[in-house]
Amino acid sequence: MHDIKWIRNNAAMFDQAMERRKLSGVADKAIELDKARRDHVAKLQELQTQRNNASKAIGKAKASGDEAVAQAAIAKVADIKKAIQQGEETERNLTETLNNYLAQLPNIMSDDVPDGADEDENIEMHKVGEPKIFDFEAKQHFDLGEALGQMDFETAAKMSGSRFVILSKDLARLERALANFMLDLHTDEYGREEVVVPLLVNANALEGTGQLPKFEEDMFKTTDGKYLISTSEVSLTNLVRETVLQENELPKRYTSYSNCFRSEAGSAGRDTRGMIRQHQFTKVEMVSITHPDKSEEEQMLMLESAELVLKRLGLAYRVVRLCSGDIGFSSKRTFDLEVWLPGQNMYREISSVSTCGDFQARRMGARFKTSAGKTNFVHTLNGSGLAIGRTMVAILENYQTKDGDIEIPEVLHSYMGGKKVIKAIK
RNA sequence: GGAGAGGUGGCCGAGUGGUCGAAGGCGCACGCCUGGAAAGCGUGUAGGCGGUUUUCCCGUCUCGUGGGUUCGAAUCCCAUCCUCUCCUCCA
Repeated sequence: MHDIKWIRNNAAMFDQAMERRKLSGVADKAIELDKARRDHVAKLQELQTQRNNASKAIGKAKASGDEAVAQAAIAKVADIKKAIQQGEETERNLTETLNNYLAQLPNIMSDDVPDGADEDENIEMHKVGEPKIFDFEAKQHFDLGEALGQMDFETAAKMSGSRFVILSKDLARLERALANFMLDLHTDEYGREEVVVPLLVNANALEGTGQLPKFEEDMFKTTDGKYLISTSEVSLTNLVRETVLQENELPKRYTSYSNCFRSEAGSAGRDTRGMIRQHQFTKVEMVSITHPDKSEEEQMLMLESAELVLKRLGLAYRVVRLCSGDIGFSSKRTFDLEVWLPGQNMYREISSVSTCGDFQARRMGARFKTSAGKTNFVHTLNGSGLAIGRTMVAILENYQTKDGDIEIPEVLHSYMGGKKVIKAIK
């Protein structure tokens, strides 16, 4: 949520920023709504002043037993009452209109976000590792998983429909191994606090992080008005909702392993096969709450952690800087990690590391108190570290053998009970 | 799910229609006292919005949240959220 005061004072700059998001005339519109509201509030307050003064006089008159004076005064202010009631309702409407307008405006992007229409214009920062070359034709993960008899889309479809999967045996354990491996890395080596979060949240929480009001169709909603989280970024970031932290409590670094639920409303037909795009998946998420001066370096630290997961797993990947056309609603700047998938013969997104500046903090009322005693909004960051399903896809495709075995990356051996390879069925 | 109780400032807690944004206490800040500290004494101590263009002042709103009644609401009414107790159910 943007600060209307700031928009008022920096209209041109704000418009420029929104232009990059393909929105025009935003500042004028916001200022117009704000002006209408403020003009109205000024009038309303004038009426309230009259009423308050009159009421005080009535109180005094009654206290001194001067009933006649009191009655006269009451008669005099009676008609102000109606005007105030109407005025209050109008104020509510004007405020709501302004807030609704502001709530659907995306964050201002950082200057270093490149212009671009879509993901094709993202900028590659660096590559790590070489895409694996096989002396046989690399299979896609779903062929490998189904051949192992440990990845079952058909049975899942019977009970849940499309975009669900059932993992069993070694692949089920691999899910757990990956989660543990990632959580251990983030907690033990980076000091992030592990959290188990609610998967069902109310609309306020989602408005705080920016999934609402614009992207309701992406969410699953329960009959009692709650929503399944699309990422535990929502729950983790909302940990500091409506709080005032002490400056020395910053940064707060959280990590969580959770299920995520997405309706994938806009992606019918995309990635219909396999585990790449599911209605339900798991993810280890990182969220940081920082001092405004520290969010830049925090994003680099978060990126480093996510990269380290891929490095330890021996997976080739590249880091891209998202362009203006691909960056998310709440983000100021996003780096995506794309892992190499031999079966698909391309890089696919496996993590996204974003800084939101104070955008989410404003929406949530997440603040901190400076040593000088001032309260100020914190900065929030989030990043996947990593999406488990897609990591499994990457392992299957990168560690497949000609016979259809899956070698298990060394760092996972201990998490897999010493198992080093998942053998194909002969 | 049923019955009841309750949500007041950083914290505790008083306040059932009239100068209540709110007694008192704790905490905190400053000052006095002290060799220094504690104790004691004194003073001060919420936030949002708008105006003023400011280290001052004015208005307004805020006693879980949202409505309503009233000239006037922390106080009355309705709705809603949350917390606690008992019962029921349950992993």
